[in-house]
Order: sequence, then structure tokens, then C-alpha cells
Amino acid sequence: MPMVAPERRRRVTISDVARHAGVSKAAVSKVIRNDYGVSDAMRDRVQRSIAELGYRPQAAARALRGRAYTIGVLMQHIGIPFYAEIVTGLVDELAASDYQAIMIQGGTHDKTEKRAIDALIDRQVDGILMIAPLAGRSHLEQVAREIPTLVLGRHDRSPAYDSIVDDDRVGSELVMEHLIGLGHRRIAHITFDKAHGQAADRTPRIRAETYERVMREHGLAGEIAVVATSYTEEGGYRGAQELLSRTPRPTAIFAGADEAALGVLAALHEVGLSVPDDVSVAGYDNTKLAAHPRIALTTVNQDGVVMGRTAGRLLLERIEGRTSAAHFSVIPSLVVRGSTAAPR
Amino acid sequence: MPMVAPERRRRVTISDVARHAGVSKAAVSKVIRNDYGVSDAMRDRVQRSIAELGYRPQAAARALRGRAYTIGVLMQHIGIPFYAEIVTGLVDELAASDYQAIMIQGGTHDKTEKRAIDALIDRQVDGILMIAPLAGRSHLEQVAREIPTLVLGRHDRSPAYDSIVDDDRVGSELVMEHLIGLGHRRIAHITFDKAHGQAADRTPRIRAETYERVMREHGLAGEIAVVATSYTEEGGYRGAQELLSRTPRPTAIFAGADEAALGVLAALHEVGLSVPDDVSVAGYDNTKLAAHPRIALTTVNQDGVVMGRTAGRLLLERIEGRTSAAHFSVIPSLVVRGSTAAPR
DNA sequence: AGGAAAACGTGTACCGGTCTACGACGCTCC
DNA sequence: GGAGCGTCGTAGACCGGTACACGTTTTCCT
Repeated sequence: MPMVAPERRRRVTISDVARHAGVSKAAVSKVIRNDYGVSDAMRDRVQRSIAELGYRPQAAARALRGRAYTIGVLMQHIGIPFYAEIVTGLVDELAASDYQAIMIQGGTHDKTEKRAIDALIDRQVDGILMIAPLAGRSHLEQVAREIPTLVLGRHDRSPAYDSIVDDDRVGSELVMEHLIGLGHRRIAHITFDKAHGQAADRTPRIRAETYERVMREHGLAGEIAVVATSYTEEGGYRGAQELLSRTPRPTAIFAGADEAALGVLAALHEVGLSVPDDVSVAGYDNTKLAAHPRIALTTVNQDGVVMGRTAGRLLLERIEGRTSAAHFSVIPSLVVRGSTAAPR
Repeated sequence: MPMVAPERRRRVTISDVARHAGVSKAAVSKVIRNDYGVSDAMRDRVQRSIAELGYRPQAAARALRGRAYTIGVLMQHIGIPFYAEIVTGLVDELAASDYQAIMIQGGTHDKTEKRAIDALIDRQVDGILMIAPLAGRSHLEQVAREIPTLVLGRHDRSPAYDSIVDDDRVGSELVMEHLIGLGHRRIAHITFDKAHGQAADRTPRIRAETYERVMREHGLAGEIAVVATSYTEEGGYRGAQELLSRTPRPTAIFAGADEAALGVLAALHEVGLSVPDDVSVAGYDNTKLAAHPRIALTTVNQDGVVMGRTAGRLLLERIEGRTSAAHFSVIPSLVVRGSTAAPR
């Protein structure tokens, strides 16, 4: 039995396959890429050799001349459950193709994000999915000129790139109609203020405007109460403190994001107010924590998996050559849980 | 003013820089890589040209001959907060270097994980950080022979790769001493059973064994009660149901993971038992949910950021040529919150 | 029947870097 | 003054793929 020493075996290359199959490198390349001009017999032979030698093409070499078969995903931070859902959808969609998704963290500053985007470009990814990027529109367009780009979660569409966005108007209406339907009138809203961090996007404004509009439509213009902090647990906490100090205090709080809603819950817990008996609370995003029985937050669900799948499909289309821009708006749904009830 | 059309500008290459600076490609390459044999004057000139042209080297071309300046991070799923912490540490450590971290999802099956690992290898990453991989030890060693590898979160060390692991013995002791110190005697444990999914690692066993050992050391051998489900919310839920059906029911439950502890809380909530008055609950991992006031779970904290930083440092060392294996064991700490108290 | 187009394979330039070998230059030291 | 040596810089091979041009054979259409 020929015992081969496993020490530092040189990687199998396309030339090895070509030699083994008795054909040219170019032929092997064609077979791999399902390119035009390959007979069945040739394909069989080459594929047998590939399998036998355990050959896998080297991405760097491919990238240099053709494609890298890689989709880059940019996000601020990987620990965000909603982003994970999107990635799940994307990976799912790409599974059938030869493309692989890689994720990169952009962080919370323009500068670090730019470095991350550059890193993706330098690695010649074939497409970029940017989830809620911080970069300004002109920078996004500039990137899109070089690489097929899809921006997810931002309302400023552009002909240069595709976009997918949650219909925040619909989602906010769902929350508000739900609360008003329960009989609430003193409904407050916590929104995001630019002063508390970068928000390159209109999302918070849309949610806040919809809140105000629905209030007015129900003759509750006089009850409008908006606090601007940030879409974080701490922001929600501070916002709730502020709202609870007012008299009469609101009977319901619609936080613009689940993270903030968690802060609201914490603040209520601290002062001994019960949810939903004393105050109803609703969020937006349906993060994983929201579902836990001890939290049970009424919120708005955006189907991240569907968004991710759609993103994958659109990116592959772009890579295949589509030049017109596509813009999707995903309709969210309301998830009613224990944190909302009729006011006492 | 010469107005240059921005349409499809060809990317700046090393040759462009060389021409612009009036030197050879090799000289530019040396400057970029801080290689030996470059005079100060030369460095200045080249760097000025690089800045002026906005040149950035193309990773694929570098990878083909040298390095890709990329660290690949493999994880089952990106939405896990503890993993995100690790990545934060890693990114932090790499920030000073020229290396970039990219993440890839391995999923929960051997097969998908293998595909992800192959993808990283094919992209010629210079080092791989595997967070709690599913793959068998021999497969890990095989990968490590090709690429500097660090395995995080697994107890089976190997001379072929570096490893970082939480000292689960110490962590479990902290929990148990805490509970016993409060006066608990009927303490139950929920562990992970292979039947409920792949666990290529000994972590659950170590936690369970430590639980049993500490019980015996305190003369509580007769009170030992272990339920084997899984380290998931659902597993904790089922485990708690089982434990609560016993009489007398335990006064404290040590879940082997926070996820499971959340399930325990849900189960207790359902049957109307209060925490910590009726039952104390402790977890392990200090996930983000554990900290929320409505959850307030006593748990064990592993410093993911430190682990990530260490991982980065070790990988860079390996890439620089270290051949001996390094193994780190990180000492965890107890975080006491409201879910544990003296038994009534 | 005749010509165009499609089918199939090969050879080779090329992508953008890195690495090796080597030559030119300036300096020191007998 | 020339040998010896370290420094600086260049030319050109090379990495592993893909794209393109090209030649021959087969198929299709009128």
C-alpha cells in the first residue's frame, strides 16, 4: 500500500486536472464554469478527474481574471438578531449557486465602515449587501458604480443601486391602530434623534411621522407626545423616565425600536409600574428578546429571512447583468403579545 | 480645468503607481509591505504617489503569490451575542495590523460547515478562527496543516492548532458554591445530551461533572438531579417541566447555558412559580438577555472580548511563523443577579 | 447543394501583485 | 587602487485561474 506522507501536499491546480484528464486547462475551466462549448463526453471526463483529485478552484486566481464567487455583507455589528435573519435568508438563497456570503463588520463610525467597504472591494466581491449602512448616499453610489450593490433598510433609493426596505409607514400604522383599538388615547412615542448618533436614514422619522399622523387622524392631536433619544436600551430607558414624569402619564408607549422598548420596560420595572396593567408598551423589529415570555413585547415583525432571500436573488440578477434598479418594499406584520392591553 | 468623466475608471494598479513615482513595481511592492531594502527617499516618493493616486492593493492578486491579509472567522450563526463579543475583540486586535476579519456561517450541520471551511481555504485566508466548530478533531487538524488555525470553545486541544477555552470547571464551581452558599440543597442541573444535536465538545460534560462533584463534596450526593435535554430555550423548558413534576421539587436549577435558563424561566412563569422566591435559577454564558432587568439571570461571564483579542494575537503570531501550539484557558466570573436567592 | 452559423477544443495572453536573482553603486580596509 | 561587502533598485519569472482568437467539424436553412 503506497503510504503518502501528508506533509505539506501542494494544492491541486487546474493544470493537474487537465493533465490527469488529458485535456487543456481551458477545457477544464469551461467545464467548471458551465461555459459554452463542452461536449458531454468531455464534461464527464473532466468531472471525474476533478472528483478523483479533489480539486477545488482557488478563489484568488479566479478573482484576478473573472469572478470571486463571493457576496460581501456589510453590517455594523454581527450580534444583531435581525441581521442574522437576513443573512440566513441570503445564505439560503445562495446555497444553490456557486456563491458564498462573507460578512464584515463596519462598526459604528463612518471611518471604520469605509475601511470595511474598501476591504470588500479590495477582495473583489461580486456583489455587496449593505445592511443599514452609515455612509452617505453619494458614497454608496460611488461603490455601486464599481460593484453590484444592494442597500437594505434605507429609504433613500437611487438608480445606482437596488434597495430593500421595510414599509415603516404600514408597520407604524399597525401598532397605532392596535393601541387605539384597545382604547388608548394618551399614547407616547420614543424616537431617534440625530444628536445621539449617526442616522443616515429616514426610518426613525417615518415612524415618528406616522405616529403623529395616526394620532391626528383619530382626533388625538392634543395627546401627541414624542421624546427623542435613541434606538437603544439606554435611550428607551431615558425616554421612559422623561415620559413618566409627566402628568397625566401616558397609558401606552410606542417605542420606535425593540431595543428602546426594552429600556422602557426596565424603567417601568424600576418604578414599580406593571405592564400592561399600568402602561402598555409596543416596539418595532420583533427582536428575539421580544418573544420571551418574561418580556412578551408587542411589536412589528419584518420578515428578515424573506428580505435576505430577496437580496440574494436581486444581487445575482445584477451580477448576471441587469442594469435597471430594483426597489422592494416589504410589508411588515403586527405581533401582539402580553405587553399591550386595554387601559384601566 | 480638465473634467475627467468618472465612467468606469479602471482601477489603479501597482504599475500605475510605479510609473507615477518613476520606480519599478518591485520597489512599490517593497514599500507597501515594509520590506527590507528601501531608502527613506524612495519610501517617501512612493508613498506620496500612492496617496495621490489613491492606490489600494488588490487582495486577490496578493493572495495568489503572498498573503491575502485576511483572517477568516467561522461560526455556526452570526446572531449569537457571545460570538459577537469575540469578534469585537478580534477586530480590535487586528485594527492595528493590515489584516481584516471576515465572518462566515457554518450552520448547524457538518456538511454546511465543511463547505464554509472550504470556502475560507479557497479564499486563501491567512488564518482561521473557528468558534465552537462541529467538525471532528481530525478534520480540524487537517485544516490546521494547511492554514494557521485557532479553535475557540473546545476542550480537545491538539498540537496542530492553538486553542482558547473557558475554564468551565471554575465557572461551574462558582455557580454551585454560590447556590450552596445561599443555603440550597436540592439543586438540579440541566445538561446537553448528544441525542439532541451534535456536540463535538466536552463542554456540557465538564459542567455536568463539576455540578455532580461539588454536590458530592458538600454531602449532597443524594440530591443530585440531572436532566439531559439541550442547550436551547426549548431544551431548558422541557427540562424544567420534567424537574418540576418531581416531589419534592428542586429549590434551585443550574442550567448549563443561558439559553436553557431562559426556557426554565419560561416554564416557571407558566406554572405560576416565582423566581427567586420559589425557585432560584442560574445559567452560564452571560448572554445579553440575561442582563435585562425583567430577566436578571445569575450567570457566568466569559470575557468574549479578551478571548477575541487573544485569538487575534495568537493567529498573527502563527502567521509570523510560530509553530508550537498555544493553549489558553480563560477564567470566568460569576455575575449575581436577581434570579437567585436563599430558599424559603 | 452551398453557405452561414453553431459546436468544440486548443493555445496563449493576461490579470496584479510578490519573489528571486542580479547588477550598480558607494563605502571601508588593506 | 582594488577587493570585499552591504545597500538599493530593477528585470522578469511566477502564482492559478479566465478570456479571447482561432481552426476544424458538424448542423441547419433555404
